[in-house]
Amino acid sequence: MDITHIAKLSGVSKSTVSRVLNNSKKVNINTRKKVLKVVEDTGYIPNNIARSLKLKKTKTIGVIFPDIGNPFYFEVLRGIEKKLYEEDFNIMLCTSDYDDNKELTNISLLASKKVDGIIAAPNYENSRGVALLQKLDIPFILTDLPQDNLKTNGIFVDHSKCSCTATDYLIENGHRRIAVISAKRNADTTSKFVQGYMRSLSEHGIQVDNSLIVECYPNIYNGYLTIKELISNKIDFSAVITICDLLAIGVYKAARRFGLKIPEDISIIGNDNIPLSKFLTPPLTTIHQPKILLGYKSAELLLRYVKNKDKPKKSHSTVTLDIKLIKRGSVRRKDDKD
Amino acid sequence: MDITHIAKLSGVSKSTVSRVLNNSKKVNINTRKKVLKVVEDTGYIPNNIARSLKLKKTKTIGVIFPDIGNPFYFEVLRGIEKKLYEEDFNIMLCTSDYDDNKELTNISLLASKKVDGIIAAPNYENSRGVALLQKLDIPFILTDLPQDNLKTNGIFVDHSKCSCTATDYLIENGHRRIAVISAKRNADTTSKFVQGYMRSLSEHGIQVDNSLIVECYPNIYNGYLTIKELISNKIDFSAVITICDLLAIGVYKAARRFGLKIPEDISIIGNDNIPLSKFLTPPLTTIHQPKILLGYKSAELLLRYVKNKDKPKKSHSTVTLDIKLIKRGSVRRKDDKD
DNA sequence: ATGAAAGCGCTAACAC
DNA sequence: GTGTTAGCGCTTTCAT
Repeated sequence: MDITHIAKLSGVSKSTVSRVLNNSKKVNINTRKKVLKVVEDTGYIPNNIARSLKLKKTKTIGVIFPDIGNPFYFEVLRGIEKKLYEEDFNIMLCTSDYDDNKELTNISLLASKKVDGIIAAPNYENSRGVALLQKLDIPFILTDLPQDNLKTNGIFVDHSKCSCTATDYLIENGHRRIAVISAKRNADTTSKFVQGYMRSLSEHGIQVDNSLIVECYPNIYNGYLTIKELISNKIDFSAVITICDLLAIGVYKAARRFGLKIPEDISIIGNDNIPLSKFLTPPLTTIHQPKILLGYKSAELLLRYVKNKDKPKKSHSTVTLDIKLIKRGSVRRKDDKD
Repeated sequence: MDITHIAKLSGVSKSTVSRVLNNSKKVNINTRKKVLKVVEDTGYIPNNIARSLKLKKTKTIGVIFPDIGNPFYFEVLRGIEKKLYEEDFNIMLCTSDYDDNKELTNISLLASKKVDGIIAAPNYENSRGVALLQKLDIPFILTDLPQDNLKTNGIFVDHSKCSCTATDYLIENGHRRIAVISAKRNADTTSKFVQGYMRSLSEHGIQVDNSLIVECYPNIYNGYLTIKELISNKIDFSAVITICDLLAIGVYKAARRFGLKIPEDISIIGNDNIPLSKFLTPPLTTIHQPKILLGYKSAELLLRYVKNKDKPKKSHSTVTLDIKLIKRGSVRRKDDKD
C-alpha cells in the first residue's frame, strides 16, 4: 500500500495525493475529499522513510544518556519528551553505560539513521563522543555536564556550584572532615564537582585530604561501597556530599549497616533531588536540579538549530540553570565537643 | 558525502562500495582495502534511511509506555535496551501519558516511521491502541498488562495473582478491612488487580466493600490523595495494597501527614518492587516483578517475529513471568483486640 | 570480481 | 488545479 496505490484508487496522480497529504493549498476541495476518503478507507499510512530520504529530515532526535537506571536522567528525558512531542518529533534513545565505545557506537548509529539532532549527556568531560559530535555536522546539544574549553551549545547545571553550596552549608554547620563522592570522569582534570568542593574548603581555610575524595560510577551500590571502604580504612569524617541522590541512598544503606545514625553520626547532602529522596528517613537534604526543565530547554534549544540549519554555525549558546539547596533532615549541626 | 562519492574517490563503482560496506564475500581483497581506506579518510557514514527504504527494514523498534515517570517502566526499558543493543537495534521511545489519543497518535507515528516492531504497555485492557496494532501488520509485543479475550503475543505478569498473593498475606496476618488502590483502566471490566483482590477476599469468606476499592493514575500524589479521602470519609481499614510501589509511597506520605504509623496503624503491601522501595521507612513489603527480565524477554520475543516475518502469523505466544512476595517491614500482624 | 541499471516510496520542480 | 518526471542514497539482479 503506497501513494501510487492511493492515487489509482482515487483516480488522480501521486503528486495530488502527496499534496492533499501535506495540506498543500493548491488542490481542489472535491479531489481533496475524494483522496481523503480513500486514505481513510484503506487505512493508508505514509512511508516516512521515503519522505525522509527525499526531504533530508527525519523528525527524530537522538538522545544519548549514560544510564537510564538513574532517575535523574529519566526526569530529564521526560522534559525532552514533552517538548519533542509538542513539536512532532520522535526520540531515538540510546544508553552509553558510561562506556566510551558504546557512546561512540551510538553516535554513529544515530548519525547513520539521520536523526535531525542529538541531545547528549556525555560520559566524560571532553570525551571522544563529544569530539565525534563536533565534526559530524548534526546539530547537537550537550546537557548536564559542561565541557571545559569547549564551545558547544548546551544546557547545564554548574556542578561545581552544587558541591560548593553543599560544602559551604556543611562547614557552616561545623563540619570539617567532609567526604565527597563524585562521578568517575576519565578526564585528566578533577571533576567539576570535586573542584567546587575544594573551592569551598579552601575558602574556609580547610586543608584538602585526598583520602576523603572518591570517584565512582554513580549508583546505589557504589555509594554503599565507598562508605564501607572509608570506614574500614578508619578514615575520619562527619559528613559526606554526593554527586547524585542515588549515591546518597547508598550512603544511607552503609550507615544503617554499620550502625551509624543519620544525621547524628553522619550528615549527608545529595545532589539532583530525585522525586524519592524526600521519602528517605531522614528526608535527604540535597541540591535541587531542575531536571525536567533541563530536558525541556535542551530540546527547545536543539530544535531551534534543527529548524534553521542556515543559522551561523559558529555561534553557540550555553545556558546554566539555577540550583537550590533543599534543607531536609540529613544534616545536623556538629558541636565542637563532638 | 554519499556512496557515489566514495566510489569515485576509490575508483570503483557504487555496487562495489556497497559490497565492501556490507561485507559481501565477492570482493577482491585489494579493492576492499582501497575502499575501506577512503571510507576511513572521509569519515563517511552510510545513509541508513536510504538503506531502509530499499531493504524495507529499519533496525529500530518502537516502544510505547504510559509513563516514564514511573520507575517500573524504566526498569522494563533497561531490559529492552539491553537486548536491543545486543542485536543492533535502536529504540524509538514514546509516552502515552495514559491518554488514549496520544497512544493512538504514537502508534501511527511509529508505523509511518516504519519501525520493524513495537513493544507496548497499553494504557488499558483492550484499548483502541491495541486494536490499531492488530490491524497494522507490524510485529508487536504487549507487555505488563495482559489483554482479556485477546490473542496477542506478550510477556506479562499476572496482576490478579499479585493482588491475590498480597491480600492472602494480609488476611493471614489478621486483616479484614483491606483497601486496594489500583490503576485506572477505562475498560468495562474491573481491573485484574482488583479481581485478584476480590478472589482472595471471597476465598476467605470476606465481604467485598466497594468503598475500599479505588482506581486512579498510579503516581505518588494519587496514593496520598486516596488515603486522605478514605480517612476524611471515615472509612475503616487496617491495611492497603497498591498496584505499584509509587502509589505505596503516596500512602506513606499520607500516613505520616495524618499521624498514622506504618505498620502499627496501617499495614501496606506494594507491587513491582522498584529499587528504592527497600529504602523507605519501614522498608516496603511488596510483590516483586521481574522488570528487567520483562523488558529483555519482550525484546527477545519481538525480535524473533521481526526476523522471520514469514512465520505463521496466527500463532502467538504469551509468557507469564513469576512474581514473589518480598516481606519487609510494612506489614504487621493484627491482633483480634485491635 | 566488478559495473550498469532498476527501483524502494516519496516530493517538488516544471509543464500544462 | 493537476500530471509527468527526476531524483533522494542505497542494494541487488543481471551481465560481463
